[in-house]
Amino acid sequence: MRDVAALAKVSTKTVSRVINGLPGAGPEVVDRVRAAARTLGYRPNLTASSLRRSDRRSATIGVLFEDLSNPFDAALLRAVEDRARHNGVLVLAGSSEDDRALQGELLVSLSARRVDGVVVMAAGGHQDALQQERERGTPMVLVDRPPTFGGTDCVTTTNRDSSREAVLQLASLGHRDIAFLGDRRTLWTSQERYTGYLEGLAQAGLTLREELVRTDLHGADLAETAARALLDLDRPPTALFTAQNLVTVGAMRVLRARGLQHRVALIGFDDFPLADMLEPGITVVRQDVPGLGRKAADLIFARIDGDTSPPVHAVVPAALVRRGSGEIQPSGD
Amino acid sequence: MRDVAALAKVSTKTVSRVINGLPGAGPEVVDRVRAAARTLGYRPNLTASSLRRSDRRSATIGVLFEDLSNPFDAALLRAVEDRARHNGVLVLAGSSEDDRALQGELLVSLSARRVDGVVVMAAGGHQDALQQERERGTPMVLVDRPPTFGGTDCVTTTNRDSSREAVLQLASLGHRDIAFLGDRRTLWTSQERYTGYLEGLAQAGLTLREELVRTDLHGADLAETAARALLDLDRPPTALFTAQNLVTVGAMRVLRARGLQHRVALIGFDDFPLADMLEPGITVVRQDVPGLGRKAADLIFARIDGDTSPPVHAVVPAALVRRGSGEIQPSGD
DNA sequence: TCCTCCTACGTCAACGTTGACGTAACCGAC
DNA sequence: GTCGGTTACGTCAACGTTGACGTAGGAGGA
Repeated sequence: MRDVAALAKVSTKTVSRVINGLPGAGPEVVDRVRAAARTLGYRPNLTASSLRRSDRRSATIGVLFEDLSNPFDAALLRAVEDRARHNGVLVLAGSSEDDRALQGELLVSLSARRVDGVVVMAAGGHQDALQQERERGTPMVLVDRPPTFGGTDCVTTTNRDSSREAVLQLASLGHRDIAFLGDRRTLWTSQERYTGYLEGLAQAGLTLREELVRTDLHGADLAETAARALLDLDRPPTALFTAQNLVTVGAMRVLRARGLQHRVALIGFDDFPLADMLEPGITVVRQDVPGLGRKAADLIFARIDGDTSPPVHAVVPAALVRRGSGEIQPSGD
Repeated sequence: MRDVAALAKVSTKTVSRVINGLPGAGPEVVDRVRAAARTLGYRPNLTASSLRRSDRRSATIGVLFEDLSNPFDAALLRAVEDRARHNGVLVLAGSSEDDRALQGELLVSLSARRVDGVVVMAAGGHQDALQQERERGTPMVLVDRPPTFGGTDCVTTTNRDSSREAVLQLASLGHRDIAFLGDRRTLWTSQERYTGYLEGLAQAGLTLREELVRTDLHGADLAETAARALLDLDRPPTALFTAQNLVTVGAMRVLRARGLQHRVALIGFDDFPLADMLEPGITVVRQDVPGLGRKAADLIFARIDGDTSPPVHAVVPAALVRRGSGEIQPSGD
């Protein structure tokens, strides 16, 4: 910057004015400065700028999801990033692997870089680190899972309602033995979907068979094992409700391996690519992932811009997408 | 920091020493400073630190891919991020949408934040912006596509060799009419895969039928249209080589819609989730995506650490994964 | 005893930028 | 001609941190 000022024969302050498009610089000087900046390949230093500026903005937000390689997380990130770009903001992204310690460390790293706000998919268990960061004044929005502390915005899906709807759909076809296969119980989404499952059973007048409930299935492998065990029961389920996308894939694998994909009904929570190309197509509860991301981004940018209205819990509706696997009727035997 | 110093009754310089674990601070003072920092919830300001430090490191790298919601890009990002985390480095991520102007803007944004280096999936066409940034001294690694300028590391897949192998596999089953469906011709990967296709045909002693080559299929929709047109030919292809994952999906859709999925052979470049669950399973050339990401990260961190050895073009081998669709023999008619 | 060396601090300036404020030149109005 | 106002600059200090260097006090050796 000093070099630019020297070359244009003005003060650094004037260079600053020209770069930021502030008034107080004559047209001829503006041209000289622009030319000098171009000649020298000058790039303003945003970190120095935000250090000195009064608003202290870094034009950067942090995004902490569970696993950026998961399609759900990736789509969410993309939606947030698009909104951020529109605001001239860049995104620092990290995977917390659902590990509280790791999430805490990443949060400190983001904080040290003075991000303007963070969008977080909270790791299961205590949210002390999140709460602490929040109380330090960092704008924060939780996605997919709500905070266990107050004063913080969040965006979630209609986990419970959509799960209930899925179970009712199965019940309406005559299924009486509907299994539940869920992810880690510490996850709020798992709990909600399970609650929806229970509500669906109750509303359909069905009684819960405890042995048809399998939880803590983190990953497709555990889901496969659980699905096999369920089908080996004396009175196996005639329908499966799989409450997470990897669980759905695991269950699907087992059904196909046993040639049951046309006999046992299946509804999964969370859509996935090619679900429509399978035989039968997989009926799923589809979350509006870009919608979730956009809403989260809108909230965080509003807070960053000083919105002090009461915290919001936005709920984005999910929809049942019928493709075949959820429309299978119970078989006679 | 001043507050911490005041509370611990030391100078800010001593606080700096304690925070950075430098020698020159007595044990008692260290404890006092640590306690004060905890009490006040002090967080060091990394941007101010990197402004003043001699090495000028921001402990942040930039990652510019085409579309972070694409599974390929997402997996790549995740691999880079893992390596970065190991080095205490955070990742600024952006989607360039294969748009040179957008990529240039993002590059300037990253540069303004003084990232230590960038990992870029170059947008098609001229790479002026990339070259310019590189010449400014920014460490840079290109992934998936090589630079059109010198002095820069890159990491790619065995596009040509693996494509040739795929075509030879089809030819060895007796296919003589093998179609090529490719992404935008401006993309280096598309060109390489096409070259591999040509080499495969030549090596198998087959002559190229121009009308079996369809390119510039960006997205599944265009691929569907092209696939339909191919199958409508008087002498339609008996095998398809689809040179990108979305193209593969589009072609698959058409084959299924026409009930040809067991009659027309298909090999796709790039694996995708559930390719094994389809009927038939889809034979693909699988890239080692985490391997690509790890290699790219290793290169960028080596350069950041001052490695000045000659530029490297690392090639990560891809493998043909046989699942059924690529093993279909030409039908009699 | 005196000098040297080391340890444990402190002081100062600077990184690149901008807010606050100063000033010189010029314009228009009375 | 004088005064108030405006425009187009410049000067200075400060953002939070750390490199360079200074200094006081104690340990150790001749």
